[in-house]
Amino acid sequence: MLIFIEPESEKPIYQQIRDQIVEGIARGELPPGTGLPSIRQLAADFGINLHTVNKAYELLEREGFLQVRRKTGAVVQPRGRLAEDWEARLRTLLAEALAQGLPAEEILVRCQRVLATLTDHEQPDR
Amino acid sequence: MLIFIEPESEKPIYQQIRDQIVEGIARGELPPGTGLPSIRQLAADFGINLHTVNKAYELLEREGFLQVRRKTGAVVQPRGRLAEDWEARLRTLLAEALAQGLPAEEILVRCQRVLATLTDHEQPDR
DNA sequence: CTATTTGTTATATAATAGATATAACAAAAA
DNA sequence: TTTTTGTTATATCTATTATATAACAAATAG
Repeated sequence: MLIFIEPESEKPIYQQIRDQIVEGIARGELPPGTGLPSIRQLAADFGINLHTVNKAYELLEREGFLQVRRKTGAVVQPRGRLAEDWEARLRTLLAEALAQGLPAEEILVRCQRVLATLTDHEQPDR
Repeated sequence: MLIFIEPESEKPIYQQIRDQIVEGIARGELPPGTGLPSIRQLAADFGINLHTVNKAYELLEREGFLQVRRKTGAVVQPRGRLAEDWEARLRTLLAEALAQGLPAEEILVRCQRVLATLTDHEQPDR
């Protein structure tokens, strides 16, 4: 699984790493039990600081996606709980599309399309 | 239409204002042509600084939701273009739910539910 | 057991973002 | 003409983001 970093993006680097790992888990490319590179390894690969990667891993651990251990490295966790504010964030995002005039049906189709591309090449669930 | 500010939220105040106005437009509570309070008025109402409200209005104007005029105040615009990165943001959000184990069908139902609450009390389009 | 890798913690620094506080200017409406 | 309003300009403060080192302690590999 490849991760791309855009240093000039307005989105923080640690957030870019977090988002792409979450998407990797969603796509099934990183099933539970998968080991991730050490923070020093990732930092060296990207040419960024160790603490930036650490921040991404910490966030992923707080969200329940990862468990970070001493020498084994980070391991993808089986299942977590959806963040409490997830639906509020969904609401804000969908409202933006509605406010720009997209019909609800069109928005739903886009959600379906995005979900399809995410679940495309993988077994959906256990 | 009421706006609530949480000063202690991790979400920036100007973003809170922006999000709630966008939701107001989506719900049809702020149809095109609606005038919004002046930035000084809003700032006074919330007990916050003028520039914080100004930042929210500037953002809404860049996004095509508002047109800010000299003395008339801000006016809700008819229709804009959906932000280019909207679908990428949707993708990130849906991936998070998938990665936490929510089945795609369940996610779609939630999207439908949220859209329903947003289009509930209003005429959908035009 | 020993050496080494790793996550963790601790400082320090710099740049940017978020928010506030004033002040002044110019346009536009009353 | 007066007043309100958006705009612009500084200045200050805090928090966030990112980097740079350094050191420590746990855990694995040899």
